[in-house]
Amino acid sequence: MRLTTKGRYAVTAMLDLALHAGKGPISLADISERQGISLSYLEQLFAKLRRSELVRSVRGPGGGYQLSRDQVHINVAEVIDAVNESVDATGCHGSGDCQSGETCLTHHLWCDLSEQIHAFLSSISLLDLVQRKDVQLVAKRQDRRYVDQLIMSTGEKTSADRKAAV
Amino acid sequence: MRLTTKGRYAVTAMLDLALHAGKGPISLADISERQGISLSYLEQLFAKLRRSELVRSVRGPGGGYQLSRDQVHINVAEVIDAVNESVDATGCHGSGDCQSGETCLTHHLWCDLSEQIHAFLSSISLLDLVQRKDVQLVAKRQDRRYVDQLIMSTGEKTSADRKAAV
DNA sequence: AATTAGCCGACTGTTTTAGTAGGTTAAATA
DNA sequence: TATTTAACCTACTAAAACAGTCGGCTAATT
Repeated sequence: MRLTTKGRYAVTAMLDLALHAGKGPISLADISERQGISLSYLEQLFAKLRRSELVRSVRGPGGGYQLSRDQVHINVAEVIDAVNESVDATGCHGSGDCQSGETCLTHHLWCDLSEQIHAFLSSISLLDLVQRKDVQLVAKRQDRRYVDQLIMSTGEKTSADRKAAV
Repeated sequence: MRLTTKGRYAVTAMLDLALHAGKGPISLADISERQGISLSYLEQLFAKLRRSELVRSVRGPGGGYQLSRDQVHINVAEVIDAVNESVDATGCHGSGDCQSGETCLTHHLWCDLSEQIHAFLSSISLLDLVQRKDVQLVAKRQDRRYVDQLIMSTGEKTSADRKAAV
């Protein structure tokens, strides 16, 4: 089992999509900007997320990605799974042939652990995350910074422009 | 976070020690034989287990390793920790400076997960494992095979010899 | 003196991670 | 219609970790 930036990036990016849902497709460039994840790396992750039918893509200008299902029906476990980061803690992938065809001494322990982790992560939907206070706080900060960046680059000045940009 | 053969081997080896406690020091060669783990690799792992004061060593013939504490007072989490396989799921080791000094969108989620896993693994002692039915079954099988191997190599034949070997 | 078994450091092939680079294709817009 | 946008795809890479090997050394027992 492993949980590295790969799985964390995937969940973070999916949560970014969830937070900005209903505003049309979100480009990977936007997610890259807001979440500080390399664009090329995001592309690789979204290729997998798309294959697992967790997101839909829209090509061309104004295009990007959208969640393919309701936020309630996407949980953290399946997002991590989609980018090939198994939540399985056994060495035999649950088959029980860990020690030359037979069950090793600690097989059941790792099965229990895997179950525990999976139960926890699959019980958390994107909607749950979106509704969390701490997530909303970070999201607000990121959005503010994102808009500021936008204004800087386009040279707009007034607070009316600022609002228009959002 | 990662949980690979390294951490699994460590727990398995410690459980082997626990199962054969009270019979004097257990050599790594014995553990290697019973659990199917490379002897040299075990040596590396036990160097770390010793540094964490989870085991005591006895040198010379008849030497080996023993648990340095009671089985009730050694839990799975600290064994995994001893061989440098952190149970931490955050990328910032819990500090919260995940995204260029500030908290990332999913920081609290990974904190919760880490807590969950740690609570689970630290709630399981070696004694708990020793008392499990499935562990006892596998242990019995391994011991039988171990004795058979011993008889084969020493050329003893009768069931009296078999008993004497144990 | 010889054997046992812990101790120690260096070295190795393989896999994964995290990312880069360079290009192609589909759709919208000027 | 030409240009731009942004998805899509393949290949490559440095660095790290994993899992294990090898050779030699030291302490204790027989």
